[in-house]
Amino acid sequence: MVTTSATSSDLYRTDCAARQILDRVGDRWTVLIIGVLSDGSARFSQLRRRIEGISQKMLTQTLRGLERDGLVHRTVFPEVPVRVEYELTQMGRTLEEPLRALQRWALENEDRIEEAHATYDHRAQ
Amino acid sequence: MVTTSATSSDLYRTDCAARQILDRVGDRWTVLIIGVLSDGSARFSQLRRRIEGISQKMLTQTLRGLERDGLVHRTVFPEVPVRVEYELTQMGRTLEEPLRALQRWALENEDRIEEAHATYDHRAQ
DNA sequence: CCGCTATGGTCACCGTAGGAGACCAACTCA
DNA sequence: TGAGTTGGTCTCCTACGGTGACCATAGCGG
Repeated sequence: MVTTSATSSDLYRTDCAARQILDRVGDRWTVLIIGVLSDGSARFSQLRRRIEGISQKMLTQTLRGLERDGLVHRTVFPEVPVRVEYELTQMGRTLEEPLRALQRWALENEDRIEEAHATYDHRAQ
Repeated sequence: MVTTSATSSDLYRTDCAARQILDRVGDRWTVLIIGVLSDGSARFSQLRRRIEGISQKMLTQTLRGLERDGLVHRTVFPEVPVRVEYELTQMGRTLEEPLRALQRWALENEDRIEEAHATYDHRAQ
């Protein structure tokens, strides 16, 4: 059980700040972006190329959100063409481990879940 | 034969099964539902009442998905009115820890993130 | 000099995922 | 008779996210 006795924060209530945070960090793109940035800083276009399927809009939007959350730092180099580097902040780095655990779980249980799907779909058909 | 060997296990490719799984388990409602079910089995209406803000549609839909993934077991008791119990499967229980870590992170960093927001919004205004 | 490329965006458009609320079956109890 | 309970489904309709066009700047090829 997840007890939140110390604070009055109840994750299951809509007014809980932590619940909104959970939405953000559990977001599909956030997980992948933090994953890439774990290997070190990256440029906008590197992220876009690495994360297959992300639209430019969502990449911009998600990075802005992460910057606002204080999880990612954005540095603009006024060269031509302009270069922009993104890197995890210290707080961002504390998120690496939980997200990595989730990724590990996904990779480890990939097969078992596909099996479950097969069973379920077979029974239901 | 569809092999999901090491080659296709690149989370950053759209065809990676684990990436879809990550989408599912990182989902806002999934995290909360698994959280509640960590305390033991629960009925449909108990879940709905506990997780403030979830629509009946999304609760049904998410539970069906979790059942299909083999993470949640659904038992129907043919009483009147019908009673339906949901509980974590063994595989579902292995997901508790990673998700709990994420929840812990959210609760622990709640304040620092709100601070970051204030700073960001103040600078940008 | 013209056009093409690259970078890091923004903007308008549009389809779909998700929220709100009505409705349902079957039975109980006042 | 009619209201209540339980676990849904169905029909809207809005808002989020994907697609593609466009922008400034400048280097480089022809």
